[in-house]
This record gives sequence, structure tokens and C-alpha cells, in this order.
Amino acid sequence: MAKIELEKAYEASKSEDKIYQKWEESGLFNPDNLPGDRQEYFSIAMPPPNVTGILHLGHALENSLLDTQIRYQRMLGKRALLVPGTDHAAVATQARVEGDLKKQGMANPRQELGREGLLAKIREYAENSKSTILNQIRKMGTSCDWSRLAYTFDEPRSEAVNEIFRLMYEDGLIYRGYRVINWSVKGQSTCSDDELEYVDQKTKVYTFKYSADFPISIATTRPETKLGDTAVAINPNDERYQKYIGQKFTVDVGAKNPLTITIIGDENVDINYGTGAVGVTPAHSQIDFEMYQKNKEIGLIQVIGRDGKMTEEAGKEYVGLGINEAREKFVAYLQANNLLEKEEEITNSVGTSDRFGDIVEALPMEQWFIDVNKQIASRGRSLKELMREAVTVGHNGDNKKIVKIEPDRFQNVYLKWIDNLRDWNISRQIWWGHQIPIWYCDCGHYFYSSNTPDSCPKCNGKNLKQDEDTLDTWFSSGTWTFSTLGWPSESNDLLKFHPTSWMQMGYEILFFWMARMILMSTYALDDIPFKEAYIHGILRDKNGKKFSKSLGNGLDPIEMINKYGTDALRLSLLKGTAPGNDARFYEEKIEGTRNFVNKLWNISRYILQSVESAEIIKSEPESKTLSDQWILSQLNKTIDQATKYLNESQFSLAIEVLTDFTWNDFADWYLEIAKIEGDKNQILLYILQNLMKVWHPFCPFITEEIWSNFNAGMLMIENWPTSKEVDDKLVQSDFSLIKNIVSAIRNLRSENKIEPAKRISAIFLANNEENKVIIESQREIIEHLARLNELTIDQQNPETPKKIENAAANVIDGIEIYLPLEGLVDLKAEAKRLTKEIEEIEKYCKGIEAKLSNQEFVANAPAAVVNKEKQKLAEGQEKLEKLRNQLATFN
RNA sequence: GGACUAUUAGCUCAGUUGGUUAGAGCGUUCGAUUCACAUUCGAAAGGUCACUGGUUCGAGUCCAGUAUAGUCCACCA
Repeated sequence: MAKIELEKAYEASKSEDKIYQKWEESGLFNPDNLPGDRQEYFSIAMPPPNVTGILHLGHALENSLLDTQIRYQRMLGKRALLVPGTDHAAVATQARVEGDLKKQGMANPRQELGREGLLAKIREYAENSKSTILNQIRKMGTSCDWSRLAYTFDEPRSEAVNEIFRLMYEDGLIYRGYRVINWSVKGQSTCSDDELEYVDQKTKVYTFKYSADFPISIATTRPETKLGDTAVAINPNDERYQKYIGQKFTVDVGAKNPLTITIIGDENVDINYGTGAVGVTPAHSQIDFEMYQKNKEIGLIQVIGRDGKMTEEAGKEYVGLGINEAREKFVAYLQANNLLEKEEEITNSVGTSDRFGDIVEALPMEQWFIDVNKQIASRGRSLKELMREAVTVGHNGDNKKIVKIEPDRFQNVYLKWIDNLRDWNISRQIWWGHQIPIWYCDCGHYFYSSNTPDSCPKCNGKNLKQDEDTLDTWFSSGTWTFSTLGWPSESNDLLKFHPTSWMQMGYEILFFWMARMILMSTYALDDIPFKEAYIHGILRDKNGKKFSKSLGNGLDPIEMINKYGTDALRLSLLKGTAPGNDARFYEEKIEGTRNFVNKLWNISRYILQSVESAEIIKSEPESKTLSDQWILSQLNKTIDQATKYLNESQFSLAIEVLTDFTWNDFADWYLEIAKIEGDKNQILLYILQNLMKVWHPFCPFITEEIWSNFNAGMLMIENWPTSKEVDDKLVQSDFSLIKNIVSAIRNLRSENKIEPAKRISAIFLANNEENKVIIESQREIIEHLARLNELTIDQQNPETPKKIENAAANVIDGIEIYLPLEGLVDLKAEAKRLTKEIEEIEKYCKGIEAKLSNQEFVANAPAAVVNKEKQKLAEGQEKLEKLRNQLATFN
């Protein structure tokens, strides 16, 4: 049979697309098609990338995590499902398209194109972008089930959104309310508290009085809003001002009407901060609005409009002015009238819209909200409580229905956020999104309907109009884990795959997304959305800066794939990062992993070219030499560790142990021995095949490519190797003496001083045959060498290492060689260390003995404490004995 | 103001119930290399694990505090 020849170096670009196609055509990404009796289900909902652009490194990281996990689970024999999808990303997408249109010279796309026209443009953009990003996900090798492809804005998902809206509406959780909300003038839409990005700015704080005879001074950073003040709040315990509570003052500051300022008491006002009094502007501050709700009689005056300009209420002199102009004018007025007492520069932070970038205005408006505190009749508690419960005691108190957050510190972050959570504003004034399924009739009645209703259920009127607003994009994303599985119908998928098994996301969307998924799922399905949430950090560039378009420091994953291959990219993203921590990422990292991928290729190339046929080796071949025994035990140990790490989602550590074995133990060490000892094809093939399996989740392409040389099916659906019991007697450190001898010999060989083949074998065979035991420790090797040479080992004699060197040299035919034994036989130091440790533990044991012989202690201390002391003593003595025995072998 | 994270080799980072001599990759230096692989191999140098205390027989690891950097939240009258 012809030997198998591989190309000299692995060329990813030649294989990858072909292999992905093979996988996709096999239909095996779909768990329904997986062969074998797979009882256990494993599912992941892919965090849907926004249809706003192309794949970036963050996506690449997520795909690497997701696919590694799902491939591993599939190989474990589970019905593994990874549902792919995309997110319509309401605001983000519309902002993007509007921005593009403006760049092309359209001044106001909404006006010029109208709702339908603009939506068509956005749809076109989204579809394009969607197909780009889905193809890029294929490039990443992601083994998701394309037959279940979902989109947050497609029919089934819209149905889910409408249905959950109905449920919440009927439960009274969704309500329409007049509130102060965050308004982006640029985007002409509201945004939720979480969508704000706070930036520091330098600004002035002005201390002033409304009029010369007004008794209390107040301070503000927003003078222009003071035209809408209706009250001054002071602490009711403030002796300076409490006498004014309830009094009304009329002041004329130039607004349309003179202001009536009521003095109200409020516990939250800090007596010692500033002037100890707060000017209350109910229309333009959330906190002031809350005060207004408690004291409705003070009234509310809106002086800033949706266009970001002063309203008529602000007065003739101000109407139509921008914020800054109005501010200057008002400050000038204060100065002119001698009302301004102080002007200081401070740094404060202002909320900006994360999508449109402008500073948001607080405006009062009629909007849709989700009430997070209301008791839900069917659940007996509030959404807040549901959200809290799912990560603490478990949903419904069932500790099996618990969302485990990894790393767990994010649990606190999440819980803290819930504590501060206010009602969630879900309506947006943009057009790209799920339109709110509420219809208004001329008669004033409004009602829910999932489709266009015929008539008003109250008055039978036919003139109906749907609410023009759309839903916050996170409203639909929140349903993702179950809307992708067929909810609201009781589909088979839903029964089998929900709750999903695993979820991963960056910490920056913890609140946006994880919280909303938990909310939606616990509410609508009475279950958690996923069992485990793995939180990863964000990738930064070499200098620790975030990757961003504006900085131009982005690395294009597709470019990296073309240059280094997908496997290398995937490995480099997962390597050397700990869960939840940010990681720096740069091209040299990929170079390193590319080298490793190539190593994998060359190992295979070497083995395959030397074997006659590449059958699958089903069971562990018999070992003939010590080196065989060692490498196989190393393999088993490595599989064990990698499995453990993968079960804990410790991808980086799994890669580390696998790399160490593959490169150091197998390629650099065992393959070299194999060249000398010969006749190892079975073992080589066996190890190679196992390597392909364990590397497959990380490097799916190259492993599948190599696997195709065996007479077998697809690697993707092979079973994960189970390790045979590891022989603890042969651990790596015990082998290092032999390793060192061999490397010394290899050096000699390279200097052409010896022809080593027979001699290395001699060491191994001698160890095995003459003793008929496996070497247990360095010491044993030394002793063994000593016996062969009839040497007496004198641990105390400084000459000993030298003698051992000579002995080893004799074993291999009396050739004089240098053996690097330092670090291995520093027995004196070892003995000294042991003696010291024994002394310490003796002292420790004596201490406990003394305590135990103290009658008072034994009589008075609780039994548990006494027992614990006894146990400690027993442990100490046990250890002492072990150490003494160890020391004895030295003498 | 409240938290969280990080601080380990020149650089980037691992180090998960406390346990022998703290690791990796890159970089540096020296050497090797027709025989799977220069996308290679061997070796070396390089560490007061930020600092100060504490707990422990034993601390990079646990506790308290300090410093520096970063992130989040709240407040911003």
C-alpha cells in the first residue's frame, strides 16, 4: 500500500472552505441527523450579531468559544445544537443607515423618504449585511445548525415578541405612562438608562436666587432649565429653611408666565451639600419628576422641546433658542439683575446616546414601560424578584433551575444592577423594529392586537391606528433562547432544548441582554433561559486600548484567517485568557498559534508517511519499552486534564496542557525516541488519532483534514476519547532523568561522537527487564543505575553525583558523556529540607498533644473542636511518618 | 461616594478548594540543523509573585490595610 504523502506545509486556505462545505452538506450540524443513540441534549443560542456591519474580533472570539464548546459536546455524544441567528439591532441599524444617507447628502432621511421608504432602505442594508456576516461565521468554522437560522425580526420571532407583549400587557406589566425619559435629539427617540454612555465634561455650576427677595439660593449646571422650575426642595430637618415649607413664591425670570415656586420638604436633600436646597425642574430631571409625582400640586413646565430647542413656555425671549444660547442668555439675565452669587468650574458626567452620540435631554413624555416591581398575579412576585431568584436560590426556589454565572463575581454586579433597576422604557420613536402591537381608536380606547384589527372592541369604530413606536431591540433579544426554539408553540425543540445549556457573552452586555433574557424566560416560560453563563472580557489592542473603528486599530478577522488560517486564529483567541478578564490581542499571537497548527500538520505528515496503512487504532497498543509506557500514560493524563478543563469551560488551560503534550512530550521527545527505537507505528498512529480528536474542538479544520487520511468517517462526530486509568507511577518529573540522558546523547549524536540507537534502548530495556518494575522516582533511577554499576550511594558524599554520572555513562557502553544532573540529585539539600519540615511538624504535633492533654480544654471545649484537634494530630503524625520514611531512604 | 478587576520574567499573560524547586508564548543570548517541520531543534539568562501586616506547620493563592492602573454603578442641587 502506498504511503501517505502530505504537502510540506499546511495551507489553511486550500482546505477550509472545502471542509466547511463537506460538514454543511453532511447535515450533521443539525442534531436531529446525528448518528447513534444520543439521549442527552445540549444547546446553545448563538448571541446574534447585529446586522450593522461585518464580523469583528469580538465576534471571532465568541464564535471560537461557542464552536469549541458545541463541538466538544457533540463529540461527548450529546445531541448538540447551536442555533445561529442575527439581530436587527433596531436603533443601531437605523442610526447607521440614516448616517450613511446623510453622508450621501440627504438632510433628513425620515422626512424625505417617509416611513416605508426609509424602512425599505434599512431592510436592504440589513439583508446585505446579514448575508455577509453569516458567511463570515462559516469562515470561522462555526458548526451551527443553519436549518434553524433565526433573525430577531423574522416572522416566528415577531410572533414571539407579540405574544410576550400580550402576556405582559394583560398582566398589567406593560403600561403606558407619562414620565421623564432620556431623549436623543439627534436620533429623535428615547433610550433606556442602560443605553447611555456617561462622559466627563467640564462645566460651570451657578449659584443664584430667582429674585432679589427670594429667601433661598440654589445652584445649577443647567440654568436654562430653571425657566421651568416649580419648586425648591429642602430637607425638612434643615433649621434654616424649614419654616418656609409650604410657602409659595412668585418670581418672574422671563419665562412665558411668572413662576410659582413652592417650597417642599424632601428627606433626600442633603443639608450640607451646596446651598442645601434644590431647584426642582419636574420636566427635565428624573429625580425632580419623582418629587413632582409626590407633590403634584407644584406643577410641571416643559421648557425644552423634542427638537432640543426652547419651547414657548420658556418665554418670548427664549423660544426657539438652542440649549447653549438659552443658557448664556439666562446667565446674562442673572448677572444683569445681580442675582448670580457664584460661578465655579466643575467636572461632571453627562449621559450621551450610545448610538447617536449626542447628549440626551430629560423630557417628559408618554411612553411604554415594563413595570419591574409589580406583583405578577400568576407568579406571586415581581419581575425584579424573578430576575434575582434565578441567579441566587434558583427559579421558584428550585436549585436545579439556577443560572450559574462564571466567573461568579458577575453575580454581584448583576444583583446590584437589579437593585437600582427602574421601570424599563421599551418604546422607541424609530421605525426599524417591532411596531408596538397596540391600536388606538378615535373613541380614545386602545387595545392589544397582534394583527390589523377590523374594529374597535369598545365602540366598533373602524378608524384604527397602530402605535407608531417600535420596541427596544432588547425586548426581542430577551426572548432569544426560546423564540429560536419555536415558542409560543409547544414545539419539540422547545421541550428538548430549553433551557439552553450554556451561554457566553461579554460583560458589557450583562445588563442589556443576560438580564433581559432571564426576565423574559422566567416570566413567559416559568423557567431559566440557560444553565450557565460564561462571561468573557473584551479584546484590546497591544496598548490596552479598546478596538474601535475611530481609532483604526482593528484587526480584521477575515484578513487574519486569510493570512494564518482559521484554526490559528481560533487558538490565539482562546489561549492565555481567563474568564471575565480583558485580553490584549495582536498579530504575533496568531503567528505563534499558526506555528503550532503547522506543527500538528508536520507530526501527521511524518507519521503518515512512515506507516503502511492508516487504519483506526481502536484500543491502546501494547507498550514495549519504558518510553512507550511513559508516552501513553502522558497521553491519558493529558486527556484527563483537558476533559476536566473543558467541562469547566477553562479553554485556555485545556489548550495549555494539550499543547504541552503535543509539542514537548510527543513531537520533541517521543517522536525522536521512536526514530531510534523503531517499530512504533501502532502507537504513533494511536496517539495521532487521539490528538486529532482532542484538538478538534479548537482546530476543527486541520484536524478534519488530517483525519480524512484515515479510513474513517468524519472526525466531527467521532467520540471524545476516554482516558485509560492513568499510571501515577510514571509522572513527568520521574522521567526527567532519562529525558536528560537522552538529550545529552542527542547532543553527542549531533556532534557525531556516538551512534546512539542501541544505547538508548539499552537504558530503557535494562530498566524494564532487569527490575521488572516501573521506575517510580528519580531516586529509583539513580539507585538502579547504581546497582548496575555496583555502586553504593552515599547521599552525604559530594562526590555522589559524579559517580552516578559515570555509572550512567557505563550503562551505555562505557562512553564518557556529560549528563546534566543538576537539579535532579541535590540530595543533600533535599534531606536538609525534609529534616527541617519534620522538625516543624513535630513541633506542631507536640503543640496539639499539649492541648489535648490539658484536662480543662478537653472537659470544656465542644466535642467537635476536640475531635478536630485529634484529627489534626492524626494527620500530622501520618505526614510525619511519611516524611521520616522518605528521609530514611536517603541515609 | 459604592463596588469590581488588575498588579507574577524585558513584553503579553496562565497559575480554581493553601502544599515540593512559581510556568507558558514572544523577545534576548549562545549553539544546532540535508534525515516531518527554519512556521524547526537544543540550551542559557531573566522573578523580593506591587507594598505592609495577619492567619497557618506552610501563602503568588486566604484575611486586613496601603499604593498604582482600569472598569462599572450611583451622584452630579
